[in-house]
Amino acid sequence: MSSKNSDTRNRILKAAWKLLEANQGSGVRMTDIAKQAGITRQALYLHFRTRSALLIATTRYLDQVKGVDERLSASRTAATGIERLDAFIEAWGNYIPEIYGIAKALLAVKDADEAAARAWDDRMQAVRQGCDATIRALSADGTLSPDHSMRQATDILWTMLSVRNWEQLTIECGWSQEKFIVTLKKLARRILLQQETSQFAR
Amino acid sequence: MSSKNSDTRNRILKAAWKLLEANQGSGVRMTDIAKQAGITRQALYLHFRTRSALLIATTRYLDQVKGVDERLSASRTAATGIERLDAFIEAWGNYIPEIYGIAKALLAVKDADEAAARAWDDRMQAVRQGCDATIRALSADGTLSPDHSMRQATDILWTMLSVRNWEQLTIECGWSQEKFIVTLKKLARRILLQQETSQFAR
DNA sequence: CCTTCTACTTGACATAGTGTCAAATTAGGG
DNA sequence: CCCTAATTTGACACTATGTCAAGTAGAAGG
Repeated sequence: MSSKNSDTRNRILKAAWKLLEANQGSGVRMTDIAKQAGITRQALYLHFRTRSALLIATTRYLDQVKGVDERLSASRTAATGIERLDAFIEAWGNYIPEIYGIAKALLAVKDADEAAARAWDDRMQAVRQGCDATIRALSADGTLSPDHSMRQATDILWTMLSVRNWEQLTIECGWSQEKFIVTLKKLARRILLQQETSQFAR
Repeated sequence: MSSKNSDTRNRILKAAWKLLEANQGSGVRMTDIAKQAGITRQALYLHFRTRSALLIATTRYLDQVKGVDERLSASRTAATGIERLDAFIEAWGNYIPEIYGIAKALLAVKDADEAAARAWDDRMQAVRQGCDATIRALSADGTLSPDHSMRQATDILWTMLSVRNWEQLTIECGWSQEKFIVTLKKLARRILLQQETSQFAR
């Protein structure tokens, strides 16, 4: 378990990572990953049972190397709910482009592969929990808009911060990463925060 | 061109439509479509060069049968920009579930197939034009928020109304179609319209 | 009635990619 | 020097798309 794990397995994961990143998650075959890792295609199956399993492992590997959990939970130290909202959007929003390649690959197999679907949904549930915690903080501060239930506010924030939305706004609409973050912060505030004039607006 | 087009070709398109709808766009093979249409798999290729071409044709067929263009442009008759915004969200938002199966299938091949990507983007550009026209109407009325350029407002509305967002909110979050429409109308107003208290909110 | 054309069928085959298996090989540790 | 674990090699199964050639059925038309 020691030499097997730490050596070849990691080389494979790094190879997969590199290729998925370079190709934005599409068109990366087992053969390519094997070649990149310096082993034969068949040897991949000594470490991962299926391509999906490899993709899932790569996701976990990246998450671990990049320390998502720490980065996402950093927003917990914010003093106010509003600061927490900003911090969370910044943390997750800036993480998306770093994992876009593998995310795209995982999303592509999600529909056909139950395990991949579960792995993806797991990661997204983690993000959702971050959203939920943020909404709770806003609610605790009394700054959450009364227009939304907490559940609904979480659904909305979670959807605003989806990988697909990031993809559409940056890649399709041409927004810079900077613009994405700044604008999503503004939009989230506008949608989620209580507005001073709620008595007129309604 | 007459008997070929109107008869078998349409049967194929209807078969594809039915299966894609029933299976939510995933796991529908050429064999399945052929069987459903009552012909052999090979005969499909007498009418469509590739699976992608068939998917694209099915999309156009559905769009035509369901009259998207008319439904989307119906919002043009609205008296005010705000009414137009509501009408557009209602028209497109209620169209999405009707085409979800084929949309999902097209999105799945989009990354690997240039033609499919173009076909999808074409359809989405049509939606974008609807968004753009709506934003123009708001701007003309002077009700568009000064916080956004028209370009940016269009980007935002277009992204809010993406098929992926509909998918996430209804299928993942469990929103009813009714709730989706109602809530998106509210969110769009809140984000896009000038707010009475913009002098304080800023 | 016989041809002819067209759409379709039948069966075989190519290709690409994933996943499997068995036997051979290599490298390192005891 | 032997053992063991990891890897290689080469072959094969499977699925799905796409292609091709020869055959057939049926309608149109002389």
